[in-house]
Amino acid sequence: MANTKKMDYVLLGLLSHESMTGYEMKKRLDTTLRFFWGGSYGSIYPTLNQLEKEGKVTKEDASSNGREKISYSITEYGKDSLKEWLRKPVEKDELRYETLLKLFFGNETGMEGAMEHIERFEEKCKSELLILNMFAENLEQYLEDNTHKHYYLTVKFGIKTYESYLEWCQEAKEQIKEWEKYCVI
Amino acid sequence: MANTKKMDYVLLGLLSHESMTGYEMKKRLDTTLRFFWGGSYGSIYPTLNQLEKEGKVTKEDASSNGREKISYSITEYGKDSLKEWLRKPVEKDELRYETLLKLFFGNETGMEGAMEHIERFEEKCKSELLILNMFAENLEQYLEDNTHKHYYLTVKFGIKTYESYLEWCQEAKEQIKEWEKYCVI
DNA sequence: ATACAATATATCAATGTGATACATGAAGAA
DNA sequence: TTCTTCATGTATCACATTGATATATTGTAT
Repeated sequence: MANTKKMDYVLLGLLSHESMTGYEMKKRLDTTLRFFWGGSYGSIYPTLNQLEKEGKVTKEDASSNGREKISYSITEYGKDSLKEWLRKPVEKDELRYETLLKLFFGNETGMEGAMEHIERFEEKCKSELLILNMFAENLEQYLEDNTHKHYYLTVKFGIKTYESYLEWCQEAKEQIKEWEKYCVI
Repeated sequence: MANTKKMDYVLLGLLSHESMTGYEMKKRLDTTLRFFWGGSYGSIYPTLNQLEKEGKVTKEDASSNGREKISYSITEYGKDSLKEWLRKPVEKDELRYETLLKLFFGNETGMEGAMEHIERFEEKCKSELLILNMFAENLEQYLEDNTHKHYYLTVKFGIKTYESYLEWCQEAKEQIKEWEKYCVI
């Protein structure tokens, strides 16, 4: 497959909303997008340089005082490239949950180990859900803006899934207690 | 962080259930584990060689006729290493959904684009759910086996989440229709 | 004053992916 | 019989990405 590199489109997507620095892009990935996508400096900065060479973004020196700062903007060609990708069908949706991996192999450490992992997972879900609900409430005030509509739909996705994770945690914990009643190891 | 390499433990985990070839491990990743973890030949074979050097697995030539075949088994040291990892808290649970990425940046292609991606996602979820429900039904017959209990919990996780994805698809589609009623672009 | 956090760019080893190459056996079709 | 196709099986490589780290300046709180 030609050009399966996703970071290109992540950065072009961010720049299609507004011009910003690499550092700001990283922050977006760590806050707004973090529920469904990640990214590290090690791929952001090299990708930005490559996108500039390809003419998809332009650099502008935005240093103030002594602080080095490069503001990136998307070009028309960059927008075309982004739109082309957006219209293509999704190649891969991937879940990588170490919690489930440890649960699956947990036979080695018994059900108490499984229980601990589920409980830690539960706590994490609760705190993520709090954040997502705040995001949703906030966004509901600005839904006239089309960008916010798309954002809102992804936040709703996050809320739905974290709620179902919590349900699963309850059921899994009950199931384990049930098993332990009848089978003392 | 020392040794954050996950593939080590994935392979040790598989071998803790039973001895098998690298090819079979890949199949497990593509069937049983595929809802929450992946892996490619490019990391399986080199990792197996490394694990052998470390004394965590042993190779055994299992060629039949002219067919080359290497059967791997876990050693006691390998089991200890696996158990140690299993007891450690989870480092990262990660979702990487291209669908949500395209939805988030979908402002560039309008709501019809978003709608298409959601519908494709919906179809995929339905077919995954069918498979998972079959897995669950099958597993319910063998729940006395402890390994199957752990497997069952992960399948239940998959069912819960895919069901919630389908609910979200419905709600998102309705939301988009609602928006389109009042705002003709 | 001084420490600490935030802003900002950049690189690198290690890890993992996706594609591909290669070879054999088994099953079925022509 | 021969041919094709599929499943089994091992292995490697270019490329994408992560996580850690280096470097330097500004802003904030003690």
